[in-house]
Amino acid sequence: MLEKVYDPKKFEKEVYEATNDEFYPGVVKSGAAAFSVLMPPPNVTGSLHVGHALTYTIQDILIRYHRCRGFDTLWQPGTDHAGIATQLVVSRELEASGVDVAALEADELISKIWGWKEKSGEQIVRQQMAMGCSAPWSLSRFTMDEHFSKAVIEVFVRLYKDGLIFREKRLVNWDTKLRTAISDLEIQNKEEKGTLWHIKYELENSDGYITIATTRPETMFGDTAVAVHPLDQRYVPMVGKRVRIPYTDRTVPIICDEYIDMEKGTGCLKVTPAHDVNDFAIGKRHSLEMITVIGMDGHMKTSVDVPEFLRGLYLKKARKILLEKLEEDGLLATKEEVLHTIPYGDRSGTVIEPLLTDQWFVDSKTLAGAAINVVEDGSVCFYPKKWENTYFNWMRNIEPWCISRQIVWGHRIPAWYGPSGEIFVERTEEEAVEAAMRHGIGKEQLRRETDVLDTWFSSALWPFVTLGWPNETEALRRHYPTSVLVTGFDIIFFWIARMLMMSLYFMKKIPFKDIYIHALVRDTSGQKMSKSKGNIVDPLALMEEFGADALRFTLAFLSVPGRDIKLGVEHVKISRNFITKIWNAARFLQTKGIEFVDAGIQSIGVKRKLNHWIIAKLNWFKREIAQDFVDYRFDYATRNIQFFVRDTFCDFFIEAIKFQDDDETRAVAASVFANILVVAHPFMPFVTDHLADVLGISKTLSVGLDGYECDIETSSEYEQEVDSFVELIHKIRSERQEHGAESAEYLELRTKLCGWPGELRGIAGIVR
RNA sequence: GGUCAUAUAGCUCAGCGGUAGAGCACUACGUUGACAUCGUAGGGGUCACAGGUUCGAUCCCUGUUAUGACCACCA
Repeated sequence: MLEKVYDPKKFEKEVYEATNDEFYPGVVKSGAAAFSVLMPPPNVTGSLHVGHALTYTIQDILIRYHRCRGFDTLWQPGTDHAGIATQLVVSRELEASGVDVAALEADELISKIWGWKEKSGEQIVRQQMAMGCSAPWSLSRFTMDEHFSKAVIEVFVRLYKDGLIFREKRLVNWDTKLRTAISDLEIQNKEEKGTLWHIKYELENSDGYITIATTRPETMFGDTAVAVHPLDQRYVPMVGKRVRIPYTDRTVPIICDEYIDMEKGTGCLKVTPAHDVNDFAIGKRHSLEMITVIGMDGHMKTSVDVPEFLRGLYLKKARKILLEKLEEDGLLATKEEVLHTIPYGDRSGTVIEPLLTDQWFVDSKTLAGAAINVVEDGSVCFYPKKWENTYFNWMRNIEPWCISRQIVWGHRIPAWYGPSGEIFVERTEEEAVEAAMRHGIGKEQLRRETDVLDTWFSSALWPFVTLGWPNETEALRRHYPTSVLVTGFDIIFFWIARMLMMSLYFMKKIPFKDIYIHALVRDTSGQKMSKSKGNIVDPLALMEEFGADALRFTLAFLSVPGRDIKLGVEHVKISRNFITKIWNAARFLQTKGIEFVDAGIQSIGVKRKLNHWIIAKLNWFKREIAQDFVDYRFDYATRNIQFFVRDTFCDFFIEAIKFQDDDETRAVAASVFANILVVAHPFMPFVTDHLADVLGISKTLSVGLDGYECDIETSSEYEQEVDSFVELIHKIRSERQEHGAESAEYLELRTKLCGWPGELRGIAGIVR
């Protein structure tokens, strides 16, 4: 017997344990079509947050839906080593416990991180299980496990030998706190108020001066020119002359360049090629010298280029002292307040310095071509489609991808350097030694690259490496390309674009057919959730209070394309109430003594109007749901489930059959309810499995249900008749409420009702 | 600066070229053989604003405003 109260805590765990061996590929009949989804690997640092809850809910709904319908499903799970993020988290933990991380050898730190990973890696999986994620966990991959690491090296070496990876001295985004380069995507630009200082540079061999404007005076010692616009009448006469950089003996030429905006600042730009992206470009055009005056640590360098009074100072301090001195010496013409954007590192939160360093790059431009084509020609589709714009926009203006990181946690770049800068990129050290020997370089002269790869370099390989590449595996044959990728728009560039590029290059086939982009989850007032704001909605707490099914149903319900999700406790409560409704409907069927026998209704035959009607409605409902899945409209699907269960099944059918007792109606009630459980199962797996089990319908709904088919032909005449009866009932109820049971209108309607068959007239509360 | 969204009931959101929809909240009634974590009925909207297309616009087009996101960037 079902318990009176729906209490998910009492059965969720048990249900999961009873079903989890059905989550593996190959549990279906042979010959089934494959349906596969890549689980975006959560960071090993991770604990489940509500964004995860959303993405995994949607993926699990898709997987369960297809598994129920007989597809051979694979939901490929795994975790990501998340280079910088993880190293940062572990370093902080170590420091908190008194370890001097800076003093650790790289190897020691790496082994500490591994230890930490082993410890915390399982936590997120346990939480995913609690949510009901039906993934084959023993097939889980980690981006740094042995197989994955080999594949990463294979990819790196091939791309290098194909000329698509190169090493170059370029201006990169340097994080002075983490002391590593980062990619353009790892930068957060923030608009801030700043000051534009006008500084006088004296002309050489003349009394005059030229005034430049800058927000970064401390970089002036790296200036190697002053540039003006070629048509700027104010300055053209000065072009070719030289000016002296204050506090140095250095003079630099005044040059002209079309890039200069005559309206901005003073119209004169100090050109600092080593510390500014645009200046770097100007420098290249004019073959200017590049002088680095800022060190990797975010302090002024101690080199001769920097005046003695500033050497080694922290940038902000150097700026302050320099400005004081300029003012004192009358070189500060004026200053104005401006709004400008400052780049910050997304992990460290520190100001990013463009610095000239040797780094490894992927030639994204070349790889992007194919990845643009497959979206253009519709081989790969975004849902909602508008994200294709975003994708094209970025892909068509793509810049080389800086993939080297000066940290320890990650895939070490398989490169070895000879004594004069020779580079050997090979799969193993032995091969590198051999290659070096051919150039007359001995093993002892070789030095291995210490940089590691950007985390996203390995994530980009997720679609094919998880399935066994570079080996030719059954998994690859069966499940590549995958069916759909589900993820948030925030990683379209980081991950989706790069998976497409890498997959197309190495597999020559798309990695996934559809890309479903879901919304961001915000708090009830529409604010982005963050720890510092304290507005985090904890999915674990919600599951604890209302059950995993309620949370899943809510997230699906709120997944309206193109709109962010505002999640509040209230919503989850409503879903829990709806699940209770299903629970109670089951209890009614049970108290009514309805038996669930998988005889189906075909053998009994359906004659009654009401039964034709409910079956017609059920089949309509199932078709709607099928379409909702084609369209990835989980919001529609949940609305349809609510509508059918509440308005059609409970409020009308159940009410009607309270006064009806015959084998046909009982069999129909059983079959329709069994169908409801199957349709609702992807959205609320725990309660549906539990109900199916207790009612004796099935031990588990994971792989679908036989014996309760309702695909019989129904009479549309009967359906319409009952529809009009439903309408009549509403009129009667309304009339009675509005004008009382004595009104002429009411009595007339009531008389009409008498013409209807008994099981319909019997609806409680209307007709005695 | 560029691009893309969004704007509908008090709240959260669906929707549609032709009478405006749901849930929550609200009001009234109700414990009749599952369900008060409920049922029945009801009130409540110039569909952001201004133009245009149309027989007809909340819907399509243009513009404006507000909000949000992303990309680029200014010395």
